[in-house]
Amino acid sequence: MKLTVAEENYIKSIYKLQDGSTAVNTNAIAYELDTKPASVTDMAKKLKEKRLIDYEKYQGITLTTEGRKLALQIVRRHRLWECFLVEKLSFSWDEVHEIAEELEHVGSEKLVNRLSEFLGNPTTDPHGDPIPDAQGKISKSKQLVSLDKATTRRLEVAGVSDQSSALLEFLHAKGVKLGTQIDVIERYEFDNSVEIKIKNQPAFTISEQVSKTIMVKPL
Amino acid sequence: MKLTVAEENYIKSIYKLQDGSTAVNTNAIAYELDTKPASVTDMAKKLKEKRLIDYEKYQGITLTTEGRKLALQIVRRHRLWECFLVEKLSFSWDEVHEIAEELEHVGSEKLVNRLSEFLGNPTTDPHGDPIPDAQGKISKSKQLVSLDKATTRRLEVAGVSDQSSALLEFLHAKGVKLGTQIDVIERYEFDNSVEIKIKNQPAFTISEQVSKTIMVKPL
DNA sequence: ATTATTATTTAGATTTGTCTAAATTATATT
DNA sequence: AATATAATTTAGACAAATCTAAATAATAAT
Ligand SMILES: [Mn+2]
Ligand SMILES: [Mn+2]
Ligand SMILES: [Mn+2]
Ligand SMILES: [Mn+2]
Repeated sequence: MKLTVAEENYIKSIYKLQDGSTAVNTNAIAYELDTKPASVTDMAKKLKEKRLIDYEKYQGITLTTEGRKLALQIVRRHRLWECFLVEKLSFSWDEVHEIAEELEHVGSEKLVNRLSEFLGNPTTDPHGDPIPDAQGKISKSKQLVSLDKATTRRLEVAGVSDQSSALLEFLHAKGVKLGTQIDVIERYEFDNSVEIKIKNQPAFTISEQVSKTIMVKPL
Repeated sequence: MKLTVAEENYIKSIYKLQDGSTAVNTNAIAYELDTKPASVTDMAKKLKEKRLIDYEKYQGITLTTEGRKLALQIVRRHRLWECFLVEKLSFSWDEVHEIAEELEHVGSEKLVNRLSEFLGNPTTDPHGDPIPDAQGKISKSKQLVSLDKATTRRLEVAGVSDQSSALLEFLHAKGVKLGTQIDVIERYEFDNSVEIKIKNQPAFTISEQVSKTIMVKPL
């Protein structure tokens, strides 16, 4: 099955957001792809028609087996190109994502496999994320880190280690929940507090205690 | 100026067909891009609007200085990727064109220049065609070969060394003219005749004498 | 149980790139 | 010069991917 660039980007985003087996919601995909929810609904109908996702109105989206297979191929291409850019063309790891976002859509299987071979069949990309093999087999993604130890600027909230309702309430009020993407604006050494920002919201600062409880993964 | 993939393909085709300074005609572009003349006219209006081509109804198309500059960038990317595929990924020279046709549209300047460096700044691609440098400077294209000495399967007619009207008439009747693309089907050793084919026409055989007069360039 | 808020979908429109069929212009032939 | 043929353009349509604004459904708050 040959997909358009737009379809591939959707499939990849759904794969990314569908951690474990939760159904992915429309708004999350729209945010991830920097588009509008209405566009996501439109595309959902097409991808369902092509049997790449399961989708019922208002019920969220999950990849079918076929969709997941394709997603893994795209992820494989993306991460292999990232390796190439860093290892062979001396790019730094923060420059490669955008470029790989385009290169991943060049579909030749032979190209991808030759590239992998050329790179010595790497198993992780420059960001530590695992690279699926030619059969789509992928090792479990890297373990989570607490926000206070994270080293990247853009992060995704993947869990909270302290389940106290007071903390959760605070986070909820601030708009922080599972899957929320945050940008680290600044880290203050004097008290190890961290200033963070969520898209379309004002930046705010959280204490070291809080930052220790937020489990994140780099994006 | 950021171009779409379609626009880039048109610009590149016009560059390719516009050898020297002849205006390129609609049908030639349509043939080259495997599309319809009506689509070429539509695109011509857009490219004129963007000041990448000079175009007046029924008068053919030529690149502007700006258009030529962009064409050379695309050609540069295409040929560098072909080098990469052959030299680094062990592709054979007849497999690389299609893939490079996609890779050429990844626009990052930094990527192209790093790639060139990585390859040792090559000056010709696997087909012997010159690679423009980062400033768009390109060495004159390789000299033409007569059809009987050509080594590639797909060729473009670039001239005729014998201008006798009888020969030209014959060629004209067969549909062979400047810019015609031909495929070599077979070469017969017993009399050095060559069976060739033009798109959408039945294959036919030409004698050694004729094949010596047809000047071609590999595609 | 209402009401307010948020998430999602629908309806209708736009842009890009393409097509077919018909009309027009240019070129070649008689 | 008239006519036939070839090249090109126009008119009208379509699919893909997107958007805005309005309608609807689900969820949360009172
Ligand atoms: Mn992409
Ligand atoms: Mn990565
Ligand atoms: Mn191309
Ligand atoms: Mn080439």
